[in-house]
Amino acid sequence: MRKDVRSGCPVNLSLEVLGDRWTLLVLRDVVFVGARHFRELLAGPERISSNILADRLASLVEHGLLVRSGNPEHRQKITYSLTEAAIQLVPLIVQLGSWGLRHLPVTDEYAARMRVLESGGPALWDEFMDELREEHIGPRARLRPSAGDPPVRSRMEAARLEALAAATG
Amino acid sequence: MRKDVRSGCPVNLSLEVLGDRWTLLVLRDVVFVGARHFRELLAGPERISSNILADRLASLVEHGLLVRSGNPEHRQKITYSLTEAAIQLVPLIVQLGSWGLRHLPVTDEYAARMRVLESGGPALWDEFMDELREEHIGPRARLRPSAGDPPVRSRMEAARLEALAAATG
DNA sequence: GAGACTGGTTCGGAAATGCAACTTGAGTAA
DNA sequence: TTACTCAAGTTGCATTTCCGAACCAGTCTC
Repeated sequence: MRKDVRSGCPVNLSLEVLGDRWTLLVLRDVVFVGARHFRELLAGPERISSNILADRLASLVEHGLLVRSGNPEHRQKITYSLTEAAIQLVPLIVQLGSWGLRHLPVTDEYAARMRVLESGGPALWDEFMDELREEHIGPRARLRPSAGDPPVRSRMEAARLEALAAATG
Repeated sequence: MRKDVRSGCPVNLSLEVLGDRWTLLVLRDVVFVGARHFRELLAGPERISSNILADRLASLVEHGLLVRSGNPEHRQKITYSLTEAAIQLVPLIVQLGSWGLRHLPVTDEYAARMRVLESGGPALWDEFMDELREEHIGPRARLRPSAGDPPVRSRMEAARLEALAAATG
């Protein structure tokens, strides 16, 4: 974990927080897959190792992108929640995925999920961000009322399963 | 330079190309500052060291984000040009900067530059991308005719100098 | 031919990565 | 209460990558 700031440029400062191979993948799993616990995050498709995951979670908490909370019923169960700052990374993660979709050899299964967000445009991202606020911060944290459509994450998951079925069958 | 692919997820694949502390900074200098030569890139505010820069330039060329070309008049002068794939990273870099602007302690001077792009919205990014196509790929590469306004980069630079003057007094 | 300017290399230490095994503490079933 | 499982990490160690400083080999300029 480095401490020194190399310059006051916004791009640089963001990279000092997010610029490595794992940090944004951890956030992707929290945001897109709904992973909230250590073991869930460990099970992501890239097989992050537990020491790296522990390190990144600590860094994300330290930088104010995640909040770590225990559960009084189940004392060894830790839950990680997104903060507003992390939720505001949704457009960035979508851009990252969208660019990958256009320029890199993406697998169909994962492509389907990203295409839902891409085709929905910024309006859908806003709705998704509001769903995340409700889920991670509290029902009062929404900026606008829900339209009543199925949650964005479930639409992404449906698209993923459809692509998976098409590939298998 | 790693070869193995960890998963076919678009976010992961993008991170395998862009996910480190320097790659996007190099692109930022080419895109926002107009740096096209080794020594220009070396002079960026984060003081990248020459071996890292050489390594990242090679990686960017290998991944098809930059093109390296010599100059017949000045044999030791090498010019790096953006490809279409790299130009399509403009929205991503803007998102990165915009998020930094909102959540990190950005310096006024650099903030001014980013605010121009942020407040112009996607329409301005498109115009900027077209200017980059003209500059790096060729005049024919524009998707739409220029509106005749001053180039986006010069507007950013003007805002930066203004902020710098305000700070100095 | 001296000096400066070009795009880099080379070297060695420091830091990050990553695999595997281990740990601690809590819940759970017999 | 003993044994089993699961949750959230640690620890140890080898490998890989990063990166600052110094250096270098060709132009080009005077």
